[in-house]
Amino acid sequence: MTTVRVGQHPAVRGRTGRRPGNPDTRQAILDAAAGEFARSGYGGATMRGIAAAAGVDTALLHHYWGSKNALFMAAVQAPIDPADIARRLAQGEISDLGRRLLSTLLEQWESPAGPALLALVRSALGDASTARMLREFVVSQVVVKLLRTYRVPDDEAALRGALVVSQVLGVITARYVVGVEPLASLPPEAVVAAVAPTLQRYIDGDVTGAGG
Amino acid sequence: MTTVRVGQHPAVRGRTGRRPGNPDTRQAILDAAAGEFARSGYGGATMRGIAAAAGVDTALLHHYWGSKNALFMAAVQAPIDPADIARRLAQGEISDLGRRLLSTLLEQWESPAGPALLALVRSALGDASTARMLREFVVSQVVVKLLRTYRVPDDEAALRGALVVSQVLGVITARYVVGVEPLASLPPEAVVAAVAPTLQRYIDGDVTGAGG
DNA sequence: AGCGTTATTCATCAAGCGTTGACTTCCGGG
DNA sequence: CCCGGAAGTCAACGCTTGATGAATAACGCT
Repeated sequence: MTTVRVGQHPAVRGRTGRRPGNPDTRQAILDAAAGEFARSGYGGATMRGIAAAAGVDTALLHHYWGSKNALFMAAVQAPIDPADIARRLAQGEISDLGRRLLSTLLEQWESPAGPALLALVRSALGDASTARMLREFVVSQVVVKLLRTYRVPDDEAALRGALVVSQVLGVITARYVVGVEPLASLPPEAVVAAVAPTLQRYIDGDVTGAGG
Repeated sequence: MTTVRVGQHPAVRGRTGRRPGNPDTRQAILDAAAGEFARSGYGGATMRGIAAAAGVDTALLHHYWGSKNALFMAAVQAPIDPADIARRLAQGEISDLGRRLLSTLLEQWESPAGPALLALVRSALGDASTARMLREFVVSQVVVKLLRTYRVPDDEAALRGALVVSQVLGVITARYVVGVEPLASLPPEAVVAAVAPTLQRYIDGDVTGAGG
């Protein structure tokens, strides 16, 4: 245990100060943060753990982002644009919306944005207040826009939307959060083939169980 | 701020020692624990918070159960018997299994065991290793038994089981964890009516999307 | 060469966590 | 009536967490 003392000769002490070479450290920290938040959720991940995974000191994270919350936002918000998603989903026939919805979603999860999305969902599922925030965000940014685009009657819309959310959330949770096999290892097309009909029925099929 | 000193007269100090009357404290703590664990997950809930919710001192929880983990187990494990669930599900035709499965599950969640289940699920979804434990437990205790009862071929069984899990997990998550309306406020029968056909298709219908 | 800016680390803080042991009060059986 | 054990509280411990401020090293510019 070589305790370092203040005032010792610089060459003897552990390396401090700026690191030589180009600084890609910032992105490295964001990636590490997304990974840690994805594995343990917001509460479970620690600044020290993220810093260690990125090979830096904890204080550097505060130097860049100021707080754990800000770092979480930065790591998670960066690669996602819900407005763009909603716009892409709104192009095409409603009879094909189920397939497009699931396909687009899986595409996002398989992309580099995947860990960030997992971090977001895992954190939301672990805490009640975070869950409410995410729910309101998704509903207002995506669901409402889609419903207006396709002019779904308001009284049915809420139930159909909730049912769609239930199956989508289920696939995401089973495949990415919990890791239920073989769903977790299946190619996206196979998942779409199996689940899209369910979504389509929730969107424009019978939903009362009595031939409505 | 009346700081209490050791050696002061007993009548002046805050009440300590055993509480008069009948001791229903133990169950009160278990209920409070289930509630806190349900709201914040295992990591998010604190012994101090649980103790406060039950109106007791933190040390009393340790006096009874010894550790946070043991208390969690006691609060969560108490009202659940997965073997019994599996047995009840195995009685009846396979053509009705989807409806029975969902109906039984919702019944459990609406019962007094609900908070404990929510505590379990919320904790599992928030942390990767806990999720793996719960997944393996459910699969081995319930899924495998059901599959054997109805002699589903092994190659299809895994996929069909995973799809069922995805929709069931989705309904549970949307209704109880996230609270998506109107799904969260719907009477159980309405949920069953809307979702059971999906489960039944996953169990014995076409799942390849191409007429298999 | 020198200087301001930025990147990076070190040492440390206050707060909150689970846990512990000593203590006090009440109940039930001899 | 007394005494052992159960119920309950208090104060403190050691540890981890997020955060801070000073110190140091490398860069870009002039």
